[in-house]
Amino acid sequence: MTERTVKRTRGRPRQFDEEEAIALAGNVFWINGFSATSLDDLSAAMNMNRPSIYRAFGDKEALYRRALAQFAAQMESAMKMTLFAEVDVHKALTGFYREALSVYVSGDKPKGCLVMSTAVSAAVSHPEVQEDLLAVIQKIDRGIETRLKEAVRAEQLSAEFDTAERATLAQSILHSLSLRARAGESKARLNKMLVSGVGITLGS
Amino acid sequence: MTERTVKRTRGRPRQFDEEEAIALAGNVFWINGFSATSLDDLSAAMNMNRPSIYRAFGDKEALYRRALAQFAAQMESAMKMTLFAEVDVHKALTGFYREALSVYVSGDKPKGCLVMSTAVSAAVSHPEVQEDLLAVIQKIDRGIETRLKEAVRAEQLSAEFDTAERATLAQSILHSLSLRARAGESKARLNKMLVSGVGITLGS
DNA sequence: GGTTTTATGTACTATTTCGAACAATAATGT
DNA sequence: ACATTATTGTTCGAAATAGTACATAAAACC
Repeated sequence: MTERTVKRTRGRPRQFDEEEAIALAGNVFWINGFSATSLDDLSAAMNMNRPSIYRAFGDKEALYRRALAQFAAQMESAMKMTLFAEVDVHKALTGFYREALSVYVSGDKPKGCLVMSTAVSAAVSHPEVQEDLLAVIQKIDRGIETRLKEAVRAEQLSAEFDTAERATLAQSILHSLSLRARAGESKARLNKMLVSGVGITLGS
Repeated sequence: MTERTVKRTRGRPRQFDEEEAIALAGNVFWINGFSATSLDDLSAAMNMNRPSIYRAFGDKEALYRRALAQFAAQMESAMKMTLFAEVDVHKALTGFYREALSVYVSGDKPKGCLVMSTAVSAAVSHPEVQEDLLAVIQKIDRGIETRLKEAVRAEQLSAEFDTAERATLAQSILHSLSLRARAGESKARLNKMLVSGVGITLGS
């Protein structure tokens, strides 16, 4: 995972790392959203000129979807990590929210979740983006539900606990945290919301 | 309220109704979002040519904010209507969600809430839009909380019921309904979510 | 060393988009 | 009737943007 020197490809080597370039592009999309980001913006941020971007990633929408996918993969990985890092559901869910929120308010200006904040806007006029968005939402639903089921099995939650319903609710709180972070609510307010969200979700 | 013939203004009369023009503009913004909507799109939808739009509303951002404000005013009005139309909180909150959801999934393609779906994306790079968004969120918080307090007073909810916390939660569900509607989730799924959302919010 | 392959960088074109200038139009006020 | 005022509609220009063509560069393959 350190170097990519093995199995050199034929022609001139790329001067950029693909994942890194996507991450740089993602940062711009994260701030401006999909439509408000121009290829010149991307070109500047990625240290690549436009023809190279086209060659490597296709058009703007394809690149944007790569950025969404990368972000989603990171979030999914973080979700699994945090949710299963604690044996206690309460702690696990809290850790998950905290991790998410820390991403939402990272940087100088809170930007929420890349997917939830920018893909929504593009979703109606860009069907594939809508599909990506829906897929992410459903994956998170399943991820949380899996953890809740585990807690039911461990008898931390009652057998009557509706895991599907509560997983949906848990994600609602996530959506709202992202939205409110981007809207500029204070971190204190968001943290309060997080704490009460855990309690209510798990049925206090 | 029928005619505006009284107190005629001086010059050539406008060929458009201001509120109606804003509503037409809002529909375009609702579909495409702020940045992806061009003034030509607006010009076509509003039946006004660009110079008239500039004269009447200023630039694109000013018009967008008018559209946000109009939509928010309608939602706020609907919120107050539905929340206080029923004496039972449970029914009231259900009615409120139903009304909101009916707007979110109206039209041939579900578009969610105009404010939550499109202002988010623009919020980071357009501070005034961010302020508008935050103001709407806080107004909804207060609106719901007022209704919950009323229910506590009417002893439909216990005196220990944390109205602020629950109002926030209630809006989370609203955010999620909007987001999921725009992401393309089925109406059946959204309705299920709505019903369980009411129950959990009011502490089932 | 020469060929092939892939990537880079400059330059160009077409289109979109914004914004404003300016003449024409339709009302009121005197 | 004539001036005044506000709106409309045509037209223009400048800038931004997307996308491509083409020459150059750097590697592997033989």
